[in-house]
Amino acid sequence: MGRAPCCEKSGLKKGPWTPEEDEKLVAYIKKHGQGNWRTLPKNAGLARCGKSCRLRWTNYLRPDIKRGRFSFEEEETIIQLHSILGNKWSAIAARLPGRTDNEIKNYWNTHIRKRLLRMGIDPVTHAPRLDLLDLSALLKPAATAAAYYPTQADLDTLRAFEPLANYPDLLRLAASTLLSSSTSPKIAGDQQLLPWLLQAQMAQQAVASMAQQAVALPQQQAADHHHQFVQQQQAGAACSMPELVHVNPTVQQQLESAAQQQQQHQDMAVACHSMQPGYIDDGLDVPALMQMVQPAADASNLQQQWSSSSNNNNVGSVVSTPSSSPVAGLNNHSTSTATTYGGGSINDAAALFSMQLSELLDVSDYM
DNA sequence: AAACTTCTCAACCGCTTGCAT
DNA sequence: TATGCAAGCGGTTGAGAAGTT
Repeated sequence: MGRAPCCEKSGLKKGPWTPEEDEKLVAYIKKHGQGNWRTLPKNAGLARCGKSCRLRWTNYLRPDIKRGRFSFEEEETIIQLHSILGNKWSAIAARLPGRTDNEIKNYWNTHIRKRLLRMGIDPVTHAPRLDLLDLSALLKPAATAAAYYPTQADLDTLRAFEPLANYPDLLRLAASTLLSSSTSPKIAGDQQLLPWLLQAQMAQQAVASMAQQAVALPQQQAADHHHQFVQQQQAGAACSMPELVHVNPTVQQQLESAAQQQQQHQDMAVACHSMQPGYIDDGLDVPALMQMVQPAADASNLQQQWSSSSNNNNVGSVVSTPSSSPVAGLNNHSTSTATTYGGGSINDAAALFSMQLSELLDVSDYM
């Protein structure tokens, strides 16, 4: 495979294109078509390499290019397609008429990627960041002023969430159910708690990693694994916060509330654990699930809030799949995580929650 | 108003792919 | 099968714009 020599000849111009050059290129292609890019610049009277001409044409001068800001729908489509295709910008661009791969790539890197990070979502995997997910599992034992060691039950709980890995929207919903409560912002906003919060995040990752390994182990080995972990924790890595609870009495209440939510969280885990792949696509009882994870919220109200926030603020959702979306048809052919829920209400709610998640627990600003 | 920082995006670089010979 | 070339792709760069101090 030889490599295309490009712009190696001296005398070929590089850098920004002038209006005159643009004019020459457009005029030539209008008259003769694209033809061979290697010979085009010479024939068109341009001191550019063919590659530079092709790029200028495909990314800027092509008549069917749509200019201006990306619409809300386009943004949603990009996020969904990226969750399926990854950094295949040309493949994404093929499903967004008038947009170039370069433009989409730039927009992703400068806008969407940053926003997903702020929302606590990994822009590569499109899943919630583990370190922000199951905070209540740590808050619960902390509320009893005891050091936290993961028990077999904790690992079982984490195991129960394993199937959710296939359904990132549900994961987001689970995470944000915890964090959308009125307790979390106060906890996160309390500067005194930040060191503990960071410790908790590290412990959380350790537990998650532990659980991941345990899932793959036979029962007895998993028990040994857990025992080993407890020993490590006892050796000095334990995470507790009894003093901080005393410092701020309101936190005690918040922690108790979080512990209650942990129960709801587990209930949902049990429900989701029993789901078989395809179940969701075949007709998940969304209202029932919504009620289970967020009893205080009614789904229609959430949807209304979401519609209103997306219209007024143009904040993007994480996912939402209208049946007419350009991604329709892709889901069945990939191992990806994009999931269609028919009406889309659960997606909307997840997006709403996800926005709250970022506001509630973005500790990166303090690091 | 000036200096500095951050953001945006057009363009480039270098690699891979696909095709012809 | 090996080689050369053109086209395409994704990552990166850097100049200019916008924002901040």
